[in-house]
Amino acid sequence: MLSGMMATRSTRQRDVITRVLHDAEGPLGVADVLDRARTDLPALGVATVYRTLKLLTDQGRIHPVTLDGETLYEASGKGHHHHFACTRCQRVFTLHTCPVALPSGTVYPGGFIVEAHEVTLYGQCPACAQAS
Amino acid sequence: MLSGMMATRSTRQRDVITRVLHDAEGPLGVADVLDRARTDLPALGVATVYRTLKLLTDQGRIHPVTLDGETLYEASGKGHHHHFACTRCQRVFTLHTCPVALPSGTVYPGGFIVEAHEVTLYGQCPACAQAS
DNA sequence: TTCTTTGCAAAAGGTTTGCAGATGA
DNA sequence: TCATCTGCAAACCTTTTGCAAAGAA
Repeated sequence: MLSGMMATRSTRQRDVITRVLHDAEGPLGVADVLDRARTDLPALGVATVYRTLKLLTDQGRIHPVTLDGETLYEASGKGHHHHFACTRCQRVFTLHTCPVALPSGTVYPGGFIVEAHEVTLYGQCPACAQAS
Repeated sequence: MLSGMMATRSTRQRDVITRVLHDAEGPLGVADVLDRARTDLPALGVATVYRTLKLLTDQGRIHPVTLDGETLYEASGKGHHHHFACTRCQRVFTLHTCPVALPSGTVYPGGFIVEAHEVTLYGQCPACAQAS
């Protein structure tokens, strides 16, 4: 056998991890994924979480988001969006409107050719704003 | 002696590291800082770089920027700005124009009160664009 | 059955800490 | 002088990898 082709099997671990990310209200870190997935799979190992996160990322089904130095993962296919990090409760929310108009190909001052952009807003989420 | 007060000395290591960050064209990672500083201080140790970076951060003289999962540091006091990460050469540049109009206090759709924002653009830097 | 995936434990990679000697004030 | 700072090495923590057993097809 010469080919590098290999099958990708469906397993309980992968299904659970995928569901955990889809059900999340925002991006999750490795520890969050592990905790939530262990509700269904108590024996789940960290290595499997890392391997699955990498697999799903390579397949484009999820993607990493770096926030405050931590790498979080969220399900893909939710369209173009950004994040709002609450400075009070620390939760991360998904925003569905975009505050910048920078289509791919835009030439930014200085001669930088923009292919993509990321925006993160910081402040008080609705709940914290009301509580204060 | 009861107080937690303690002196902070000026040392060659701190001076060099501070200068390296001020002279940089954009935020630098720990390895970058170490490499550049070793031009002047060949025996500089990693631990000193980490300790100094932490010290300068606590003093507000520099601040961390997280980009693609890596923590970079840049001198403070350069005013409001954002970053451009080149997808070809991986270098990070500082942008002096801001693509969003979100003054502190702005209420974003959904009821989010914006206090600050971060924008990172990805694409080809001038040098890489010309080379391609 | 056969080849992939998992869990465990060891290995790696990066950051922090303890300590004795060097150094700034 | 003497408390702070530095370099080294050990300790830590997080992520990756090797391997034998478990599991999907």
